[in-house]
Amino acid sequence: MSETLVDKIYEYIHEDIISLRLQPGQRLHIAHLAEHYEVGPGPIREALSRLTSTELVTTISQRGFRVMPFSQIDLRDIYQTRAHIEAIALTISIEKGNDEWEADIIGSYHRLAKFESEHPIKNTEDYQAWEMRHRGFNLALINACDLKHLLRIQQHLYTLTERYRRQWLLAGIKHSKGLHYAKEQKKIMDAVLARDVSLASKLLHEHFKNAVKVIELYFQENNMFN
Amino acid sequence: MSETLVDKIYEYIHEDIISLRLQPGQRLHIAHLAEHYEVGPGPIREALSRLTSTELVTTISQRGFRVMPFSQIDLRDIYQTRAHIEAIALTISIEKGNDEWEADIIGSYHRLAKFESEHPIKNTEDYQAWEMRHRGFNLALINACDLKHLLRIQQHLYTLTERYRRQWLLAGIKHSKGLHYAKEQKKIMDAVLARDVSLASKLLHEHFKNAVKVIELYFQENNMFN
DNA sequence: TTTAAATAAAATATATATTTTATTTTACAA
DNA sequence: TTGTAAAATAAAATATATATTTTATTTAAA
Repeated sequence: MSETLVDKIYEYIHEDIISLRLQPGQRLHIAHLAEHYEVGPGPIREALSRLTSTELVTTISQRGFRVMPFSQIDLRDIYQTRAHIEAIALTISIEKGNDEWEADIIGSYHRLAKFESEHPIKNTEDYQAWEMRHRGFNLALINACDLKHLLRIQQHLYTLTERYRRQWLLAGIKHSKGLHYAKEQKKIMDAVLARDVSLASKLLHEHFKNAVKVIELYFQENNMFN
Repeated sequence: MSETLVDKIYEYIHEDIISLRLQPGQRLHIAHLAEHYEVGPGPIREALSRLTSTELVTTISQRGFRVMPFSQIDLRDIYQTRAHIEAIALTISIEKGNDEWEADIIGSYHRLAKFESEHPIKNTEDYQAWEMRHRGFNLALINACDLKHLLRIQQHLYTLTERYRRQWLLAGIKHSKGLHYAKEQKKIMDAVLARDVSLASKLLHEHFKNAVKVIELYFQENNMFN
């Protein structure tokens, strides 16, 4: 019921990092943040310390904290790891999934696809709304996997890819003629619902490989890696 | 160079939990720990807060921290997840591994097997020494996997299984007539060095299934689950 | 220019105040 | 009595303000 101050600050900063309001690589001065969030330095420090174990924040002893910078190596590593882990989760999910699970997949796909076709992403709010549906569909696919640690790891990795995706999508608005993203998702969904493990797994890996390729290209062209 | 107080306290408490000096389920009073480690409450709180994200400590807002209790569900979940993740890491490692990697595997296996044959584990120090070699061999197998996030996740899960293994091994001393553990490891090593991915993977899964079985049995018989 | 000292800025730790939760005591009713 | 609820007290967690330590920056000397 009564959340702790540290918990709130943690959530605020987490959200600020994911949303890129706090820029990758940026220093996180405790005194500044304390003033900004109107709390003492203690809770700020503790929240940052916890964020460190999510890899959204780095720290060097006695030299303070900073937002984890963008990195080409991390981008590849995270997406590849995610591909492997999600393939397992998906395999288990397909084995165990029931009608309820199928319905959730179809429902969340619909939510995502309809949104994409009706709302070109023109600003942060649009992105936020899209991202919610994107995560929802992604989770629905693997949600029948009963290994809670595996799902937790997947969610963590998903979160780590979010900043890259957001940067790419929001900056790429000008070029893009709407997302054709859901087409790939549709294929994956169909394979999953047909309980075709190896096809679903293959499509998933391809999907991630494509994601890395386009994001990487954008980041390189715009010198976004540090 | 200059480690922070929080870092030291974090290491101390981590070590105390893994070694079972701090018992599963036990409450972690900040004032007591502060007195024990001779520091203020701040660093204690921050260290506990960080340990929370490793799942070695749980917390409820305004009600303090406690050592994560033993749980049958977790035991299974962690080992199963570990099996899947280690199978992937092993697959990649076998693909990428070079001579150096092979040598490390053989070396660390020798270190483990020799120790097991010469040192029956009779006390905590023996266990500590064995555990080091056990982790060393385990890591050597997958160390040619170049996905650093995957390895980090694996190390994390390995750490989560350590308390269960230690409790089981140390309490089981009376029954056991030395470890015949290394026999299973030998088979896995041979499959790995023969670059037989599917056999290695299969043996790994079996190995973990056996581990869960014996540990689970011991915990049930002795009512060690909470 | 380079090096050393002095100053400033920032991180980190502490002691203590505040808030929340747990326990005990007291009052009242069955 | 015996049980229940309210009040009082104690204990513990959490937050703050501030002191200390460490690192970064500037100034002065060689």
